[in-house]
Amino acid sequence: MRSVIWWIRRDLRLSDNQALTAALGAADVVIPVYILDPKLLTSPTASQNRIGFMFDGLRMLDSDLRQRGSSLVVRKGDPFEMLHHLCRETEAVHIFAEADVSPYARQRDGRISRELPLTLTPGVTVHPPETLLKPDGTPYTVFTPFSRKWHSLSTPGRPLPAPKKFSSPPQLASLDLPDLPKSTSMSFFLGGEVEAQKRLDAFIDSNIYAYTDARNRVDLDGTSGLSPYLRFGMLSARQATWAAREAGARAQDPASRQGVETWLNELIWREFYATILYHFPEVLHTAFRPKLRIIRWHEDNDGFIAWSEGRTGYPIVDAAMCQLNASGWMHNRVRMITASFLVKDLLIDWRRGERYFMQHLLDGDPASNNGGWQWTAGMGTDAAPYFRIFNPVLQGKKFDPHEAFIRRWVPELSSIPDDYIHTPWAMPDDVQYQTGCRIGKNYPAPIVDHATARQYALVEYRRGKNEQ
DNA sequence: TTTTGAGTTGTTCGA
DNA sequence: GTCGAACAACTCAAA
Repeated sequence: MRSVIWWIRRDLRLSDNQALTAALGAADVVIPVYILDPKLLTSPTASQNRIGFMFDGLRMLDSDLRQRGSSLVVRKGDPFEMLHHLCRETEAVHIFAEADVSPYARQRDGRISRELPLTLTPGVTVHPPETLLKPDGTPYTVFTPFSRKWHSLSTPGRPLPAPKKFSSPPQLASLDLPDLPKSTSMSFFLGGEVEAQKRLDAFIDSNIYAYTDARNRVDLDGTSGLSPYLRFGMLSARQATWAAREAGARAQDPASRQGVETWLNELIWREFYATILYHFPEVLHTAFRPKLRIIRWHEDNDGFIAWSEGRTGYPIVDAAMCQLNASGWMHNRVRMITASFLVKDLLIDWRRGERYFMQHLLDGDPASNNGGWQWTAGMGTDAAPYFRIFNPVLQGKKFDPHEAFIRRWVPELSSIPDDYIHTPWAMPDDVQYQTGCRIGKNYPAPIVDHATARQYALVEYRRGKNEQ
């Protein structure tokens, strides 16, 4: 009996899995393998939350496999050594895996494919990064032309169904995944492909049609909430794209169609940043735009800690950081607001914020996270102009109009009057006493004055721009 | 090769 | 209260 290995990395699903399909086409017996890589588990950007979410996904995958006569083999160690060993143990003749874009993954896979028969298939993105090039063969660095090209490429094939049955694999030792203690008091995200599909179906049934405006409201569940699932491939990019196409076909009016388009665009942004990371791996440690590499960032550890713990004195920033710390997820609008605050108001190096997000986000993806931070810092491809500085008070009023988001995540502010919720420092003393929310005691005074900080950032960015 | 048009997400100021 | 301009030129993509 010929057997091959299906090496699972960030494709924790049976449906629409091109690596799995290739493996099934190549042999009678497919051995599903996940390798816990100590380098990734202990990296400075690792997150216990995210690993816990992934373990949930692996357990679900194992149970899906068991229903089909197979099971997941989990090993821990250096991927090359583990695969080498497994190939001998099982006499597997080939390894199939889904190609990834991060420098670490590409280096690892490059090394392995020189020694072992490894085939990589597409799947992390709908269109593989090496196919999304300008006519002259170089990569796009501006989103809009990139998205035009993305649309012009032939429609991706229909998502593949999950295989019904596997030939039973040999009995192999497998590690039990530890049940990681979840630091999150509220678990919003259950791992696994079934949950991902459920959420996708629900989103496509209703919220997608109002997405254009609702996605910006931090107090509503207007987003798809699919990012953690896309991160680990519990849902494939192609499945998401096809679902959007189907929703587009059902849309009744221009506004609904716009909602679908806007969401599809977000998927294309994900592909854009994956493609950028593939072609420009250096973005993980330095600004994409060399000109702005000379900003003099502030050390300001106190400021950084206040930001990370949600104690800046700006309610929308603090609520967002509390949401991240408690749930492992943050609404996209407040990702921008908190990032802008760290980079422009505190003038703290964007890479510290990038790392903090990676350490907490369930959906923490090196490419998307890096792209977002570089954009906010004005350092990236297609970057925000340096003078675009979010005003945390205006943003709060605009995108949390009923203050529900702030009241939910910053309980200290839950009882103060509407008029002061976005600017609690403006509360008169008697109101502070009446509501039991005394500024500087129960809730921090602002750690910086936004107007002053803004002027300061403008001066520094202008200097950075002009000095070369 | 040169030219031209365009570029995610904002804020402030002054009329 | 509303609206347009300024913020700053610069780089990229494509004709």
